[in-house]
Amino acid sequence: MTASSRPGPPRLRRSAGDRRAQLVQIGLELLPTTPVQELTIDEVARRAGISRSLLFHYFANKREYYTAVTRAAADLLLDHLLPEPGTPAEQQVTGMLDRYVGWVETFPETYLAFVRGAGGGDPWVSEVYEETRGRLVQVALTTLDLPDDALRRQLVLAWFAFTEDLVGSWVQEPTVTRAELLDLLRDVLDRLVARG
Amino acid sequence: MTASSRPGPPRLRRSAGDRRAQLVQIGLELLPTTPVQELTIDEVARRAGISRSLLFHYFANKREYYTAVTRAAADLLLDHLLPEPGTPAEQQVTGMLDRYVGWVETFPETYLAFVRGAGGGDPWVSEVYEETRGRLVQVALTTLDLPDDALRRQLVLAWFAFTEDLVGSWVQEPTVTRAELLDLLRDVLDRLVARG
DNA sequence: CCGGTTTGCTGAGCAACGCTCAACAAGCTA
DNA sequence: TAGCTTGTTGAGCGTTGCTCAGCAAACCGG
Repeated sequence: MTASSRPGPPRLRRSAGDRRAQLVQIGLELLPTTPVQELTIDEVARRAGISRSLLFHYFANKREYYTAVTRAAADLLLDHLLPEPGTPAEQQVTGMLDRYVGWVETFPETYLAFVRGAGGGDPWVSEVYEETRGRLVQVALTTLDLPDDALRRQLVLAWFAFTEDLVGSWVQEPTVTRAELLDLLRDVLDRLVARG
Repeated sequence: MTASSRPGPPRLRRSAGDRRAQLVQIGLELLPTTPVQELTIDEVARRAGISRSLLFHYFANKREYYTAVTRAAADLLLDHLLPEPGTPAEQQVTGMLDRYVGWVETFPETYLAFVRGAGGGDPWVSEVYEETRGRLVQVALTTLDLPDDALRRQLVLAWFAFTEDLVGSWVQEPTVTRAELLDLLRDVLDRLVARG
């Protein structure tokens, strides 16, 4: 009992890839309850059962870890939203909107924590967020068969801010039916991009 | 030279009110370059020429200081936006929109830092922000002579998110004239609140 | 002028956190 | 078994949020 009285299994070594994935996964699991910026290395390392030092072996600094987690969350969202290859063009945007609302309904905390963490503070993190919004706008403009000039990009991005806000408050207080919400969002988008 | 070799004036004592106001003022001056959450007590105290401890004499903790600074910034914005008493009703919203765009044009960094800091992270800070938006929506609904039911509040709040986003990107890249921007914003608002 | 009270104010110091570094040890291979 | 690679750790440093005992500047009554 003098040296190395370790309670659990003797010691678990993981491959670099496994460990990195595990750490990102832990970050994703904490996102629903914590904006990404409030994750502490201590907490993540504790949950992974490793020392703080090891996390810095895989991520140069806190920021790099944050952006990795945020990018993973963004990829999950994009995978969920992007239309399946076979979908007819006129249904793609509708389908994306539908899945978006469904995602917010299913994971409201994750959604809020993601948007909050992405919007605020750290520029590196919000850069990932902006990139994700940009990709969604790109898809929308393409499937709507519209030229993506600067004005239209601005309008669709702003419409996205509108949508995020409205869907967020609608989930907390459903003032209209789900179908009406979708119609309204789609209608506002159509009227906006019709300008110019 | 053994004891108390102080270079400047012997020591400056301020009244509690003065000191508090000074500290909030320093926070306001730092806002253009720093989202509120990234203010450090150290930096603020250094600029005020006092010890870190004193700041905690006036604000129980960092959060309380942040909210005080955010509230001060919000009050400045509201004072600037709210219509003067004599204005005819139909011009009030137009005037607010105009002043809002003007404010963003004049202080783009302050605006960004304010919105960023308010949206992200700390719930206490974003509470102040939400309260400010709520007051603006209240004024808008009143002057437009509309009932403020839950749906309309949601719509106007979401329109405000739309406006924030669009004006923010328009300032960086003016794709339309200022007048066209104002018309568009006003038109979208009118169409939204006409629903229901 | 002097002792006393109020109160603005400081310095030492603790805990938590981000981060570094030298070194240990698990697992593979020769 | 020796040796190499590399996953992993513990000690420790600087910063930051925060506490607390106590100093000292200003206002008092005498």
